[in-house]
Amino acid sequence: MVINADSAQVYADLSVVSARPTEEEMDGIEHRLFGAWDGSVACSAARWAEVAREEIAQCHADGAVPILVGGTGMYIKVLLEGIAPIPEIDPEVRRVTRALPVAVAYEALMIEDPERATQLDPTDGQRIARALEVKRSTGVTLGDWQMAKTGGIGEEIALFPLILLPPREWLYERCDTRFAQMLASGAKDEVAALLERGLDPDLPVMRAIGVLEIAALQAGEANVDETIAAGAQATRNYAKRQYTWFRRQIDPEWPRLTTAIEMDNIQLADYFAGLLLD
RNA sequence: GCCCGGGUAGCUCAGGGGUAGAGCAGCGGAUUGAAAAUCCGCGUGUCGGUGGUUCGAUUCCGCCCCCGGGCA
Repeated sequence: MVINADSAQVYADLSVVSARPTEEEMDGIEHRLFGAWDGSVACSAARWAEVAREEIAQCHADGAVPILVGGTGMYIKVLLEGIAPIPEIDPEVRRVTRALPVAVAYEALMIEDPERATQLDPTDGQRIARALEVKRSTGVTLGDWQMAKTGGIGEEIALFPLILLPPREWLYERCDTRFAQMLASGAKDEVAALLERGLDPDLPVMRAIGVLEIAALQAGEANVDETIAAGAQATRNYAKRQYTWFRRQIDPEWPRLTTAIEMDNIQLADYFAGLLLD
């Protein structure tokens, strides 16, 4: 059984645009958490980990081996290490804090949670808003919440990790062709349907790579070539961030595959065959 | 051939007599409930070539080359 650990492939609205495996590629093998969230609902690392935990437990109960696949490092980290048990944020508090201009939010955080404020960059709007909403909604500081982590399953399972870090030039070339391929496989219709829903532009689905770029194409603000260039560029920028994350945020003991990845890559096949023999 | 406008960092361009700077790209990094997100750091390049003026030219002047546009 394959379980998705990608923060964009999680959304039902994004199939082509998130490069989710097709029915054909799934080839009859059970796949979970692909397209499991409706775009109107924001998934989160904690929520994903909670559901993934259940899927993994069920898979084990069935005597099968769960294979987690995906590039969202934080999701995997939270699944393995756990996360602070912070309750749901009051929607109204969230709405208000996220609407604040960064400078204003930072000033407020300086007063309401100075410890966290000094740790954050004054321009890091997202983290400032998070710290502020946690303090305002729960009355407890983010730092205090984070003293405890719960739910990690890293200690309870036998893990056989593999990090894919192919040559950058090789990956960038793929980034460059991937977007054009998406456009040729129905990405426009997919984004059109998504836009039709009129969702909040701040929702994670709306921020996936390609949505903004294709929306601009549909609005006539960009031609096809410009759209492909912009999408490919955004993909490359993202890939670079991935390299940094996986090189530095993940246990250095985890094995890395640094060669190009091909469908008939003999090393990959050997690797997984080796795991199954253990 | 003539007249304009350009030739400055990989790209787009700003600047200006004391050897130059932004955005993007690229590279490095951060990263704990939006993470395909959010944020931070890194800029020497014969300033097209060549003569001249000057203490000093990438900046001013002459000539040449190249690229746009216009007139023939």
